[in-house]
Amino acid sequence: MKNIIATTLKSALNDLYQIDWQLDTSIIQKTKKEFEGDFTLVVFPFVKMARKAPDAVATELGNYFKEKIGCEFNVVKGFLNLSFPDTVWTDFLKANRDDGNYGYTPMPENEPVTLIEYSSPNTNKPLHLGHIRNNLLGDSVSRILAACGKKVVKVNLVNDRGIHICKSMLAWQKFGNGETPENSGMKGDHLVGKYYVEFDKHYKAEVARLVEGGMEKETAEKQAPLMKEAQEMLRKWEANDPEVRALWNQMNGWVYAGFDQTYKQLGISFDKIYYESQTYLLGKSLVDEGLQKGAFYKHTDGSVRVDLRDKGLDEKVLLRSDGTSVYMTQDLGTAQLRYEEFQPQKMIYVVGNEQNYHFDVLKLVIGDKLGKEFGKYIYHLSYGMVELPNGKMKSREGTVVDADDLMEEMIFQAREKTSELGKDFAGTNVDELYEMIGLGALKYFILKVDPKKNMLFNPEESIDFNGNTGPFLQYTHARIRSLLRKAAENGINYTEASATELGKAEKDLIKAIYEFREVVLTAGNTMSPALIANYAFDLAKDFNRFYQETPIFKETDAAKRNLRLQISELTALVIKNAMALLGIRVPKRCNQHTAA
RNA sequence: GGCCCCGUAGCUCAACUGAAUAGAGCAUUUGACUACGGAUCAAAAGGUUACAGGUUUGAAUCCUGUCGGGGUCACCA
Repeated sequence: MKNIIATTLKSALNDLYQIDWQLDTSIIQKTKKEFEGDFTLVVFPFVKMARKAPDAVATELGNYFKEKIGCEFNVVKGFLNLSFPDTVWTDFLKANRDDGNYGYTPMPENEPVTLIEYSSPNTNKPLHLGHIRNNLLGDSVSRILAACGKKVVKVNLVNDRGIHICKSMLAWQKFGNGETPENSGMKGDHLVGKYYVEFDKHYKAEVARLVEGGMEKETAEKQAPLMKEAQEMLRKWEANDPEVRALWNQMNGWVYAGFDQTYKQLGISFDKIYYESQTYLLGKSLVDEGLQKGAFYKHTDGSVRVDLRDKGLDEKVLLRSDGTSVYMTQDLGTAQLRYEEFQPQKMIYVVGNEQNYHFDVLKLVIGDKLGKEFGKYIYHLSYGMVELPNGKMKSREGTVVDADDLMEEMIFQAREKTSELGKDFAGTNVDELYEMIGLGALKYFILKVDPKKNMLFNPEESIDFNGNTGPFLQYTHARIRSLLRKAAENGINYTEASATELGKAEKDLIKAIYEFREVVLTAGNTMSPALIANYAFDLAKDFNRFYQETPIFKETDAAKRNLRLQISELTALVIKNAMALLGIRVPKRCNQHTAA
């Protein structure tokens, strides 16, 4: 529809004012509710070239449109509002029944892949609330891109090596007394996390003792025996010490089993998992390459660095003086490996905004310093922190909200809230239902916020069945399905399209559906789950208004009733698809309503 | 201190690309309805878009400065 308007506008501008205008549907917007019309054109951009007053231009254009495509129009202060006949909208409805793919044409076979990395956990502690935002964003963006016909490869980069891992290993070795997930009943990632905390506890105590003995705090932090031991362990690890490697394998195995469980419950998956232990060597060779090219240099202390001061950044260490690799070394290797493997045209990294600087450096080092073409394909999808009502949550300050605990709590709340409302469920798999609602609430609440911004997660508000929440959308969907089922039970046939006049709420709803699909079409570029969530909510609200206007079963005109049922059906489908893009499941049928 | 991000109603968030009177939800107040899932609907109230300049026919949006919040500036990841 917008395309028709745009092409007509192009010829209008050419015929009336001899303006050569580049086709662009973005200047066509839906008319605001307080004005009469379906679509609005802002004519200001053409006023200067046409050398006429805005309203005159708008009126002339309006007449042109009326003549060419037979739509009505009105002009308000330089805005041209176009109104289309009802049949345009009923035709749209007819054309899109059962259409779940938003009208996308799939990309050709040789389409280059879009690679997206998300989750990226460390193997020294369980996942927390921050990872949840990361995972949900990555998962949803992959779904959106895939829905837009892109070839998506979802990857996870497990940070399975480094000093932090050694800390957990060392603490387990020293204080663990042979505790395992099997003999303790503890989830593997939680068990390893426990020893990471344990290390920190003992380490701090050591530092305190040294400081008491008269040592400077800074030197004490470096000289503490535990820290030295951990560093020694890392060197042994890189030197392939069999004992250290065996312990490392064992403990990482526990963690992976734990992560798998968390991912499964969260409903996310990956096509490929990379381990930093397998890419850091490639990274080191890239550092060598850069050294030979003269892009990097060896500092007097033996470390290898890159100087980015000409780009407005600082010096950055790429290799420690003892020759071991740092975070950046690994990321260089990983990027190279991925590029070789998939030749992606885009590499999306879903990583928190505290690493904005890191990715600026990464892009520059790969693109400018090493001169690799894939430097420009790197895109950092940065997101803000998640806070809780009763304070901040930062992984280093110990007030971490564990991902598993949070999910359990959400599911529990779903149960509480539902029984509070006096609902009775006749279905057998209520547990699955509570899980859908609880996780739906969590996912929706986090995804509806612009990723860039820090956000506040309020569990209680998220699980409300009213307002801009996942459960509200799930409910609306279920209610429509139920309505359609009821109609079918009563033998009301609503499969035939029928021409009839549209009421305001009906037209608004169809327009909302149309608008929503337009948004999804652009979502592949904007990669914004938030946009989809908010539009889906508007749609659900429009449905309620529509539903309230004329109760469907009171409608005696059969054609009208058919039409209303069709609109309902398409609305349900669109809501379901929107939720699918957010990775949220919708129950088909929630419950039987009790008489009381 | 340098660099980056954010600041919108009491609270949580929108505003896709610069466009009409800045929109929702929650909370508050008032009213309506029961053939279908009321977990609803209608309405009221709530704003100098942190502040000051600038660009523009038009600014929450772009530019400059100030203030406030967060992040980052590790041989941590």
